[in-house]
Amino acid sequence: MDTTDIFEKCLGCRYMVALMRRIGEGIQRPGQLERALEDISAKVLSERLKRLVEYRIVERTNFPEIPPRVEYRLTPFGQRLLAIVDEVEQLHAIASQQAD
Amino acid sequence: MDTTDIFEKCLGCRYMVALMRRIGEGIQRPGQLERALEDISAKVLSERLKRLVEYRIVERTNFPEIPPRVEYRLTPFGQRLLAIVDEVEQLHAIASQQAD
DNA sequence: CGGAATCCAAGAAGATACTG
DNA sequence: CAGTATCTTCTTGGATTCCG
Repeated sequence: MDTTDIFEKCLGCRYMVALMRRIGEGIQRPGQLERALEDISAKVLSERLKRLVEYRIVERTNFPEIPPRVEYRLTPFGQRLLAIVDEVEQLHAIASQQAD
Repeated sequence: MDTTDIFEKCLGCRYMVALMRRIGEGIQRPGQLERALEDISAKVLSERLKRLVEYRIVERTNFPEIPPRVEYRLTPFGQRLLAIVDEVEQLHAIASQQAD
C-alpha cells in the first residue's frame, strides 16, 4: 500500500473529503451520511466507506440489532489526516485571496 | 474553484504527486519529466502540467528558441502544498508501522 | 437499514499521428 | 522539443434491484 494511494484512492475521489468531514462531525450512520452528502448514491457511499475502512482512516462498528445498525468513526490516523486536509484548505484560501 | 478540487483534480490524479515532486527536485522540462516519470505518456504529462499551471501550483516559462524550450517550476503555493503532501507521507509511514 | 450485484453512461488514460 | 487532436480502452460513478 503506497502513500500516493491515499491521494489517488481516498482523498482524490469524489465525495471523499466531504465524507470524512461528516464522519468527523459525528454523522456516523450510512443513512444519515447519504442524506448529508445530498448527491451521493447508496452504492458509491458504500464503496467509499469500505475503502476508508480498508485504509484504516475509518473504523466500522456493527450492532446486531433489528433493524440493523452500523456506525463509522474516524481512527486516530483518520483524524490526523483530516487535520492535514484542513491545512490545505486554509493554504488554498490564502492563496486564492492573493491571486491577481 | 473549490478546495476539494485540489484533491480531486490535482493531488488525486495518477502521476500528480510524483510529478510535483520531480519539479520540486529541479526537473523542469517536459522531456526530462517524461523520462523521469517513466510510465507517463506525453499527452497525459501535458494535461497534468496544464492543470498544475491552472491551479497555480506550477509556473510555466517559455523560451522562444529553436528548438523550443519550456520550463516549469513550483510556485510558493506549490511548495507549501508539497510540504503538506510530505506530512501525509510521514503520517502514513508511522501509521503503517503500528498496524497490526 | 445496510450492503452486494447488475447494467449502463461518463470520464480518465494509453497509443498514435501531426503541427509550429 | 513542446503541444494538440483523434481514437480506443479502462475505470469511475449513477440507477436499479435484491438479500439478510
